[in-house]
Amino acid sequence: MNLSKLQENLRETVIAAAKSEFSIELETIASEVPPKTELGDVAFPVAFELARRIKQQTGEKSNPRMIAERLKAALKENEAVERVEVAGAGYLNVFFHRAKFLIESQTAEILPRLSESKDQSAPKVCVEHTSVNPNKAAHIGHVRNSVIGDTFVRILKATGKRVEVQNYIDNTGVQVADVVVGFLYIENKTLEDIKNLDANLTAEGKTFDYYCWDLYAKVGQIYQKDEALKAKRAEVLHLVEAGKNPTAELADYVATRNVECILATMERFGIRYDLLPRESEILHLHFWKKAFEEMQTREVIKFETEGKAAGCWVMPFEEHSGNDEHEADKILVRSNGTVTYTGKDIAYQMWKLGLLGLDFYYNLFHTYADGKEVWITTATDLASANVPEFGNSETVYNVIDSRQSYPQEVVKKGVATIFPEKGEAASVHLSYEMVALSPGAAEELGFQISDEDKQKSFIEMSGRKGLGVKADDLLNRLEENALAEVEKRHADLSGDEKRKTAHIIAVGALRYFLLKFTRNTVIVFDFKEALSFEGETGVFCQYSAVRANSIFRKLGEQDSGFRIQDSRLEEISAIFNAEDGDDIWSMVILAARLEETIAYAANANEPALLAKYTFNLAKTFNVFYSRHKIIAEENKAKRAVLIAVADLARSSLTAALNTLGIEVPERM
RNA sequence: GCUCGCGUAGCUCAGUUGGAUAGAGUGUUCGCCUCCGAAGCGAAAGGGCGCAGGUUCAAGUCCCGCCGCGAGUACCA
Repeated sequence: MNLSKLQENLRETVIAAAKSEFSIELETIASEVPPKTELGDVAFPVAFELARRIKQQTGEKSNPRMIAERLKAALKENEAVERVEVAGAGYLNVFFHRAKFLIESQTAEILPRLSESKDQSAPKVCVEHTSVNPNKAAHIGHVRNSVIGDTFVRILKATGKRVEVQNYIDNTGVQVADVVVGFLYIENKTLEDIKNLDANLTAEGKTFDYYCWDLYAKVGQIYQKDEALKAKRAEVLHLVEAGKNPTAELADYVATRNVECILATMERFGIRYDLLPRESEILHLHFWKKAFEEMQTREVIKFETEGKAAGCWVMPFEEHSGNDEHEADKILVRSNGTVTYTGKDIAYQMWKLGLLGLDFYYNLFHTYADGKEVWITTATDLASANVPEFGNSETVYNVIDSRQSYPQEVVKKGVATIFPEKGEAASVHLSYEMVALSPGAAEELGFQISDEDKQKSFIEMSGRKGLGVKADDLLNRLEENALAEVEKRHADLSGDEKRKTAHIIAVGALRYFLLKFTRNTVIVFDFKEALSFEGETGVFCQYSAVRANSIFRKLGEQDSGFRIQDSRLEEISAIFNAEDGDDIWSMVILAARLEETIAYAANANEPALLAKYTFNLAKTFNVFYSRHKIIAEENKAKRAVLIAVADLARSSLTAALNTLGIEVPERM
């Protein structure tokens, strides 16, 4: 039996005991992890609640400790429980039978399976993340989005869900149009010129997205003094949206190439997708029209004839009661008849939830090295073979920057208004704060910082200004640093092995760095901190797993024959009851909490919870490792116990790291 | 103005539907590799959780009011 189940059983026992002893029906009760191992493995502060209820019902005051005493007996009946104590003001502290628990951990699967559910009846959810405008290279802020999204996907899969990963491609927006303006009117390039440029860049080992990064910033600068060029933007945007013209073809090339570059960048971080839905198809397949009709039929949208939104179709929201009369009403169709981004987003969200009644066509976009496929939407039926089923998700998670919480609120409320039967809970905005630069970091990147900005604690990154830490640059720097360390420590490894190890370390460092902050914390990027391999880092966690593995490598070379199952229960219990028994046990129980931690992180929509747990697990293992000489232990039973514990710890640590998208190298 | 988020050790951050002596990392000082990997371990110093009230057996966590910082509040995306 795994720990989650055991705790669930104990909670039920307490509820039943409360009923039989005090005739009080509790629906749910809290259980918590005691602050110290000596205080037990699970604690119920239930006596306080019961005391309150008894007072309510009878008016009599009762002592929580006395109440707790009367609940003890029921818990003791569980054979996994060794003893129960009443402590403090009335805590009910439960101690598990340590020896039994450890032996069982050897045979039963107490850690969660990490593979995605293949069961087609398992609930399917959709996670949209990354969604970088395909007009430039990805920067560290985009990586935060992708790493949070990807980790959340892994967490959901570990809880048994089927997950579809979408990366929305806004290939017809102003940002792509801006770069197209740059190519057409600053550089005077044709599509052929751009293709040649692209080929030359590739030959020089450079990438198209980096070129666009600079061009985009240049366009932004020129816009400020050249009105004529700015006027071109609207013209280009219109052509791009309309499609089927040379400008649109050029834009498609630019966007598609950037998508390829961004996918390659994300692949370095271990981040992959199932589907790339594009805005062009949402336009050309008239998703909006269908959504609009639905809204009219259901009368959740109205045409304004007066006021500042005259001539627009708006969706009214009464919740926000601002000073302005209709401040909260959201315009979905402009007075010139075009649809706003939020309008398109509502249609897209409806499709994700299987509520639109229309579908895309699909084409294979890319196949990863191991055969996994990424699909892209198309406007016409290309009769592609073996198209998987997309959309139609029970719940949709959108990983989007918190600055967009207002439009996301509109999308959520909008869909719920149109389909009250589906409700708001089906749309989750997984918001996160931005990654900003410290003034020092911005200067290190070679940017002139205004005096005003120097006073600020952080500076927002800006693609338009070309101000940001590019994802590939940072990862390259991390790989270089890691490689230098690997060279120092393992000169005997081959060049390939060294580079592979350095890569795993670099990815571990960066993913952990982005995950250790909770979502609503602004990360003020600092090179020193991000490049660190010491302290609370992914590298620390990897290192501890590598050391654990090296114990077993050594053991493999020896005859390790003696296993814990061969010892008698009393022998093992004696070890846990000895002076250092508590600290051996604390390693066991912490390693066993992986499953509940994953469930907790999934419920709270917070990957950082798993990151923190993983660090604690690694820290605890390091302490365990330094206190106990495992291989050299002379007492056979104790040695077997230490080995079993180390084995459990490394399995749990490895599984936790994998769920964070962090690999464990062979050596490091 | 309104809405949302945040204010916890020198610095950067955790803190599970309110719970047992407020925790990490980093920085500072000191100690630990003839013994499973020192990207490690141990120790010391360091805050009473922005301010002021309230609810509760119990408040960093909930409520009210202030103060400070940030974001949003487009017929941009």
